[in-house]
Amino acid sequence: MEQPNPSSLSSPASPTSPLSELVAVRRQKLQAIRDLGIDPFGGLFESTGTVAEVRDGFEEGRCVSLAGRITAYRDMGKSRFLDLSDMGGRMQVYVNAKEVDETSLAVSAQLDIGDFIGVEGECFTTRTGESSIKVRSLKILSKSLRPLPDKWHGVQDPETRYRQRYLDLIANPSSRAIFLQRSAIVREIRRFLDERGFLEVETPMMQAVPGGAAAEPFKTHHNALGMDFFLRIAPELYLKRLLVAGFPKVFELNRSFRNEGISRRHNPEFTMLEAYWAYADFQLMSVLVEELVCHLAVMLGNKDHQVHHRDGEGNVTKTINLSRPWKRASYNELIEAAVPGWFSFDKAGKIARCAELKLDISHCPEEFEMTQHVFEKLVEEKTIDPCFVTHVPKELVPLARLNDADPSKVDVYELIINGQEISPGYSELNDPDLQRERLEHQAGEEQQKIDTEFLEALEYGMPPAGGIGIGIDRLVMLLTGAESIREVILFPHLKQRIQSASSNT
RNA sequence: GGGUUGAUAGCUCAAUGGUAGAGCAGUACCCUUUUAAGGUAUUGGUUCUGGGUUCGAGUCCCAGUCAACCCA
Repeated sequence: MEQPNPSSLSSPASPTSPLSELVAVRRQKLQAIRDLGIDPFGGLFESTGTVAEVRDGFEEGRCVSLAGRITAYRDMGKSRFLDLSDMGGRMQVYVNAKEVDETSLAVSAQLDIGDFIGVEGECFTTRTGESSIKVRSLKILSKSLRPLPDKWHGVQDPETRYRQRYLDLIANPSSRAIFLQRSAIVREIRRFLDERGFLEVETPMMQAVPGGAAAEPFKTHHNALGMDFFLRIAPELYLKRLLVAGFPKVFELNRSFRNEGISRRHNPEFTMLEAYWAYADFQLMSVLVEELVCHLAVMLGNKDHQVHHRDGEGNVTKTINLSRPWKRASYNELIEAAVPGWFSFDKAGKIARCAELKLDISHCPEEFEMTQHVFEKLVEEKTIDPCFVTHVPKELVPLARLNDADPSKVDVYELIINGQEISPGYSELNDPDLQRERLEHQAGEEQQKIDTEFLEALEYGMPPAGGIGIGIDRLVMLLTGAESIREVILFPHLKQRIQSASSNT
């Protein structure tokens, strides 16, 4: 490890800045602890359990040990109350001058909010009825050298919350809750799929030809091979190779990367679930997704399948009803319902109707693009409860299997919830010649963008299959009520700030 | 890429163009069951950066940086 330069730890730009004074005071306490012959950055501490576990096993007089971070400090002279916190909660500990050993008492005089400590003592209930630990001995495990955010207001500034997520997680319980829920969701998806016989696999994130979606990739370079690679925009073409290999049910739940805009709903790296099921079709996949999402909602405590989104004050702003069965409707039918007579208009009529509806279609030269714009604005954005959109025009989804009865449509669904696309599902195309034709058409001039090794694999024979993709970030937004993707990604991408010489500012 | 809004103490926020304030945190003292502990006193500011207008700018104007939101 690189040794920190001591001069960079104070603030050379402004050695007398208020922050550096606060840091200096903490460093004095650090030294005072060292002067007691104690290492303020301790090692192993064996605790009875987490805060929640100690709380669960609370029994008057029981001896326990507990480690955590000090999040509040109430000094009453000869006795002190500390709040010890971890991810799962808060436990009050009581330090009485008469009841702790001398060293612990001396250390306890040098503590600050933010320090990690370990205590040993017995469970007792205070006069006000709070389960607490009466400390016999106390050990400092890590001295915090910088002041923590306001204990009551937490961190409000979104920039600080994203750049220094650790502060957000320390200070804001609502943020902690989102990431604990995200973790639970991901864990439960894996369990759910495992239970149904799906095999989790890992396929390349660095690909010579980025396929499986239409998106701008990130480029990188492998020195030893002397060749460029792309970060994957989707795992699809490798998962399909595994269908060729004979795995009947596979999934991958991991990161993909798209070199496109950043917004409330887009992060350049995002987490996606893709699952493929041999001999199934898009209808079967839609049932699987429906079961999965409902299962997750119930797991998170939405027993009535109602997911409530709330504002800052906790008032319900939106309720999403996930009760099954979910609505299924064809693309054309939904558009007809939104704009009656839409498909009876010719091109000029459609342009006129869009003008009346105040829809800007200047970027839509083709009729199907106008229709798609109407769909996005008047159907998708207004669909809150789940809806599987089926019988999508083939122009919009060039890689899917054509519908047997109506070859102008493809056998896919687009699942819309809360005004955004959550998951597409396909009956996968397994005709290698047709697939090649479609990819060549899609690539146009840029034939090098075609993954020919994938096409070769298809020629060995891929079973018919159903496939799905689910944007995990958006799914977490949906289930936790987060309004921005940055609220559900621990370290969202922001523009780099110019590094100042001082690490204290 | 375009538009709107914002950046003030470690944190959360105030401040008609006229002496930059409060709460929390910090520091000192009091207090042996407090819990957003309490009481008394107190430290702390390059008002994001750079220009400009003005007798005087946190405040008005211009440019830039970063962020949030909306649009493309």
